[in-house]
Amino acid sequence: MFVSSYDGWVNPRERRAARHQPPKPEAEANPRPRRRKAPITVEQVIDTALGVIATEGYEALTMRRLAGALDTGPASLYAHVVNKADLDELVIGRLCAELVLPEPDPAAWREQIRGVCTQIRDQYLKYPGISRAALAMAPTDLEIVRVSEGMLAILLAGGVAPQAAAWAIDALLLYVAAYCLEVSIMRQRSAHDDAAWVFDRDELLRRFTALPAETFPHTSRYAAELTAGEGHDRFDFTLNLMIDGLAHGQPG
Amino acid sequence: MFVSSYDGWVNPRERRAARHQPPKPEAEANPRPRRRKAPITVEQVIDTALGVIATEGYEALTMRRLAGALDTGPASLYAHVVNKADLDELVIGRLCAELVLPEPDPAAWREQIRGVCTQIRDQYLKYPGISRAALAMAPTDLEIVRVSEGMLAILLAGGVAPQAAAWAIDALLLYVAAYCLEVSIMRQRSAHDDAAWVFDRDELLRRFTALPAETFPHTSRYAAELTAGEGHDRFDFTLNLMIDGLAHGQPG
DNA sequence: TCTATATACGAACAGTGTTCGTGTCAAGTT
DNA sequence: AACTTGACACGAACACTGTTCGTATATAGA
Repeated sequence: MFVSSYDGWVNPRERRAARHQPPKPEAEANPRPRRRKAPITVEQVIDTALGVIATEGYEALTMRRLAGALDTGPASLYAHVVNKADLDELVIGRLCAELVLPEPDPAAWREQIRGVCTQIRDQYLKYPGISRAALAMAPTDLEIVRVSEGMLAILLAGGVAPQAAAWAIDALLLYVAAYCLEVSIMRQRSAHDDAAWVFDRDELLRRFTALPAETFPHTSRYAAELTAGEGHDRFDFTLNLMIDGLAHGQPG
Repeated sequence: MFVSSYDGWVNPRERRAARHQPPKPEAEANPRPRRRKAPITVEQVIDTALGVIATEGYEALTMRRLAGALDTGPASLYAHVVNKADLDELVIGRLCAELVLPEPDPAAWREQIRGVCTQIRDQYLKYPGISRAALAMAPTDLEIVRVSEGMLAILLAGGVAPQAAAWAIDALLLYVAAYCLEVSIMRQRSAHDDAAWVFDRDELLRRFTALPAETFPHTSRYAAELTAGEGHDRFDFTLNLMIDGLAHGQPG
């Protein structure tokens, strides 16, 4: 059986399957670096994809635009990537690979888990809209498992029960992705959308206070609270809510 | 100024703007029911859109398919709807309108808020994938404000501080939408996707236990916990986590 | 040198949201 | 009763999207 000379697999389907398998113990990588003058690499594809997302947002990451950024046509990408979904998977994997996971410290598990979530948030927001892709991701990509493993280690070290820890990781990752998706949508709208679809906080506050007090008493009364939250106050609040809930459930 | 004869606005843009304004006190509806034999109504559009989503999923809700279900062309829809985003807004509004909000009972606020979230979850899952649209929604649609008002009333009656209540509502709605999106994606994949992208729990468990214990010790050790959760156990867990956190923060 | 083969890529297909222009038909006015 | 009016319906088209097919190319091994 013939084996390609830059990485160990012939077509991108096999490459994708390999990414989800446990890593082979005998890892002999890149036997000979390149074959032609400028062959497009998967790494190159991921890099430019992340560049497109960082500058134009995830919605702008189309196969054609990505191919254009690589000075080629869209068909060329399919030699390196199975799918658009596969490309998303690769991009999220790269993003997860850049997260640094701390050595678990039982005394500081709250700060540590908060720190990991904050890292994920900042990474998601650095690439606006990418959390949409993260929400649709299968949890078997090795880099994602690595993050999950790191979070699990922190919570277990903190004395959280295994079942609670496992479910809490799921809840945290889900919330962080949803929060970042909302923030990205808001920012994108306020950036390049024409009026009537953009609502900044002042506009929202004005609308809530203008609601009829008979049918919406609490909304108009507490409009300030509903629209409050500088920066990531809402994010911090929710994380503390969940982490405190975890700590309270355990005698740790 | 001329006024159309079936509802009070000329074009769908004005209709959309009116939906986000506080309701006019003098509401005189449908002066004369219909003008032509079978004119398409906005209500009709929303109904068939929900039908399409319920049977084929949100991804199948395209303007052309919706137009086809109404026996017309896609251009005809734009007389009733500004946008695809506007259609999504209308659909979510209808969905929210069907939620029943309980009279706040200070003694039972936990069960009440849990009940509302469960209703939203079931409504989202009844229309698979629609939570994707809900995540991108502006919070000024009157039906959404109505739900938010109802949840706020429950939490305030339960003695939760206004700021905590406001942020908790946001967190809960965000989590419910994200959870339902994930569940919908999973179900859709296991329904009509070919292999290699579908992961049921057994497959997941097998993969997690097969991971090398040196690099993924906790994941392989607690694979059962990571993949556990019959029905909506994960959902219930997270809701309890947040609600308990709210209750603990307040001396109620 | 010659063949084998993985890669590159132009062209095309089916699908999407959206707009333009035109035709149609009921209501209000003369 | 004839006429204007203006909202609606709708065919056709545009600019996109992801994806595939077939072919050309240039290198690795014989």
